[in-house]
Amino acid sequence: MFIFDSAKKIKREFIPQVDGKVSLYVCGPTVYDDAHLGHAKSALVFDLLCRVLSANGYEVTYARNITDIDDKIIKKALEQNKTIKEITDFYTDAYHKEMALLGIKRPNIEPKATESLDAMYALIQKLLDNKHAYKTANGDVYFDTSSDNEYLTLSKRVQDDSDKLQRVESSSHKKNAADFALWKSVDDDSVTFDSPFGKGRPGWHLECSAMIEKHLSKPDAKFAVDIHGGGADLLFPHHENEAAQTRCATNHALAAYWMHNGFVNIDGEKMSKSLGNSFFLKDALKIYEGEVLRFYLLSTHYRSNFNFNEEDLATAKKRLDKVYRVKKRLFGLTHENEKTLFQNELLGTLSDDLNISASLALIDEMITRANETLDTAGKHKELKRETLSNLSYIEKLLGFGEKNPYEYFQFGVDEETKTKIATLIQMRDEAKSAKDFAASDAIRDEILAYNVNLMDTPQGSFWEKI
RNA sequence: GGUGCCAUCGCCAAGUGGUAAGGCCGCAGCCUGCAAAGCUGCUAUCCCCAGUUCAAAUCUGGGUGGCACCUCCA
Repeated sequence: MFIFDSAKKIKREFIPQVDGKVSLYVCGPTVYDDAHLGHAKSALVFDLLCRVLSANGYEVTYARNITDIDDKIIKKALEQNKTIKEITDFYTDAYHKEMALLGIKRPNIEPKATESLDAMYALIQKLLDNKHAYKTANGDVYFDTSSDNEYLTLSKRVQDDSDKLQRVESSSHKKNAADFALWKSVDDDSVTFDSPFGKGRPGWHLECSAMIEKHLSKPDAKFAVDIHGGGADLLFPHHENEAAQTRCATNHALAAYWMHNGFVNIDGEKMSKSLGNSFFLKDALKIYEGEVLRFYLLSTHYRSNFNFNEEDLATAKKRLDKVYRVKKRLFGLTHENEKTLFQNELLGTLSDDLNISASLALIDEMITRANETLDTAGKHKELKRETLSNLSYIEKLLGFGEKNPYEYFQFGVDEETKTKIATLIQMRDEAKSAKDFAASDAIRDEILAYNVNLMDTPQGSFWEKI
């Protein structure tokens, strides 16, 4: 397996520290608002990575955190006159439900910041003990970036001493502008935690390092985790700071491989909280099947920026439709899973830094060959078995094609409409039997008015929602 | 201003030195009562200029045009 390591900026062979086992940590959401398409993209990318690692025989331990301590959460709780826990529970639950609709498997471990405070305190204490952190007069604890000679080696940045930064930070007690908070002293009626360093709240960067130490890290390993992932925006400062903390507090580096997924733009514009054009997943899921969104968001390589628009989504659906049409042609047949050349090739392209385009091309070609044979030699039992095996391999590895094909094609159609269409199809069948094509075509127009496609087959007439 | 990424057919999108995958759209045909679906065939020399090389979309330099990060963000 090959992975593009965004720290070294090259694609290199993936070799885990322990034979056959992989530890993966991904930065998860701060639960103060609904998940948007960017959260979905990130979760999808690492879901795919886990599936591909598993298919390669690795036993994967995957941790993704839930940040439930944050100023934005506190602000929202105050605005809505709710407790912190009410806010974080609500959005954590929503996140889980929406990700499940996209076919994303839950990580093995989902640590919460509120449950990881001890690990954070321990990390701060180590950094204070070995002089990589310092306390300020007002009780804050800062990481001393000047004490880490490898600082900025991850993001390959040059130290920014611009006037702008100096002005912004001039009010704090930091030694250097680049220093970041490990502990923020807060002594008022808002949410605080009693730490060995006084009342306050932890710095955001700290929790990931602490959770990794607590849940994934082996004391003697050279790297705390094999793979650390997240959105491209997290490379700096978040991951840079995480890496610095871990490097200075422990005897190992944070990650052997770093993976960063590209951004999701909406109709060519950056989606961001400050611009207020976030496309919430819950809204997208009202209009599109979760599986279609999964297919669409995964259809472009994970490192590329992704430009979301409805036309491309419709095109992606057509491509997924083809998977389900061939599944429909073979519906009801049983098979035993068998290894095929196609499956080897598919695993091969996905194992090359998750080359999804090459993988989808293989799938399209496999489907075309299957349809071709089914058209010309309908009783080809061996091909049917092989195709069914391939489809179930695709389900396992890529997470789409799992539904009943008839249900897939009728997403979002209510029962009343389904009954009406069924009645009309029956009427049309009768007209067709009587060779009254004028009448049957008139009925077809009625059916098509429900925004569906009608297709006659030897097994009868079927319809699909467009 | 600093740093980095990208530019491939109308659209989406692979391909990082050996002579352009795949999907959508379009056109023609097979199939069909007619359709739909499916199948077959057709459609690019890779932003521009210069260079390296037997050979470049792929490497180097310059240019043009997008974008991102440097502040919370997946």
